[in-house]
Amino acid sequence: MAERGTHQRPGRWRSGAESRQRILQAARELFGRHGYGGTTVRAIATAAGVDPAMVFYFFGTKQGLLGAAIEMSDNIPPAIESIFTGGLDTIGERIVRTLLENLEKSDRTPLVMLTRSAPTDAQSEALLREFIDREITERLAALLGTPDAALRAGMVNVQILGLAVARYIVRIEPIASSSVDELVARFGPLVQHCLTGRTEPP
Amino acid sequence: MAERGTHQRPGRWRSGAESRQRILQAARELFGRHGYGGTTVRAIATAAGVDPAMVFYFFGTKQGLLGAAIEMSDNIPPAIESIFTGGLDTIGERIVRTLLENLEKSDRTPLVMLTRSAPTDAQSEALLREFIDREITERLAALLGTPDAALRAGMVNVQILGLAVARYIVRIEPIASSSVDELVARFGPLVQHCLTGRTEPP
DNA sequence: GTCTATAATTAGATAGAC
DNA sequence: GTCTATCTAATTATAGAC
Repeated sequence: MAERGTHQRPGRWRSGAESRQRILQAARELFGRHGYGGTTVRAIATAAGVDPAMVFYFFGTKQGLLGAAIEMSDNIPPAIESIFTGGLDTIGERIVRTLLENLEKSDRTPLVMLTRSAPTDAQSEALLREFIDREITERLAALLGTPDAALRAGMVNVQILGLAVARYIVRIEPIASSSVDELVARFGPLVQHCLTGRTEPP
Repeated sequence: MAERGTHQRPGRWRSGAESRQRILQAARELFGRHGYGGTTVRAIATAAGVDPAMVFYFFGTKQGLLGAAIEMSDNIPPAIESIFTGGLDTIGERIVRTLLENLEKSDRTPLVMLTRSAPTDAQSEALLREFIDREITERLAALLGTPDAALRAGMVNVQILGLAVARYIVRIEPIASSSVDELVARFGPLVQHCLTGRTEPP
């Protein structure tokens, strides 16, 4: 963690790790707010209070920084874990609530960073696709076990991406300003139906 | 069209309007594929087979070109019109089918262009928000007339954005490679439920 | 209308002093 | 580790010849 105070003592271990952390923090903030293409290394350095050269010293390239920023936001995995803790019959509500509460906390979640970056950055697009495949589609499909499990999981992904984009990126009303509880009440059952609901006969 | 190069070499009249059209066509293609921030004026000019300076001659600025590219893709309004032609009890399927068939045709629809551009370009974000508010939310809400009409319309917007992003931008499987019919069968009833379905009692 | 040339700015990235 | 200085390349945009 980032204590050791604000001591600036070159003699002591003025561990560059602190600068590294500040850079990562600023990067997550700006990548989350303006996307990869809309964020400059210089802006990140300024926000972190360090020199632009340090960014390259620590992370090599801008893409390297993005990669580190995503992996360092490691409070997401536990959140995802909690989704799968509990009965299948209430998983819809847990998915929506977990998603919204996490996005609410900050824009620094990998999901927002990548969703903002994917449209103009091919590598971000690939990272987001892999993230969703690995963390959501596969786990949901395994949980269901039905023949159409993958498609049902895909429908959930549509809800997740749609909510993230509508509420946090494009900010469409009234989705953007509804309360989390209101959205959970609306989308929880919807997601539940995607996973365990009956498909109408053609 | 309404062109006659005054007294220019009629060896092969490249009436300015033709260049203008070629630029718009290339702009829609590239904005749709890489977003506003990911597309350069030079790339558009090259794709259109004209000089970069012509782009500015016709459209002033890059943003001006984006605006023109969006308004010129005017095969969308009729499609939206067709959604509202028909009964309210089958509108869900019409929304999904119209959306997918239009996106299927090409990446040049305003929805894809703006959805790709919004995350890194503030002005595109505003354009997309206004487009959705005006063309979808307002019209759907007016059609419903219920107290929670706006929220129901918002849920449909989540479906629309989620589908567009999952299928055409991030290309998540199996949503990306499912047939239009399959998706209509899955999401049609879902959208219908968003609009006219019963909300569960708490 | 079309193109050449270029201005003005900005980006990512590197070298090297301290 | 940190910063100054800079290189290189690409960008939007303009002026002006033909």
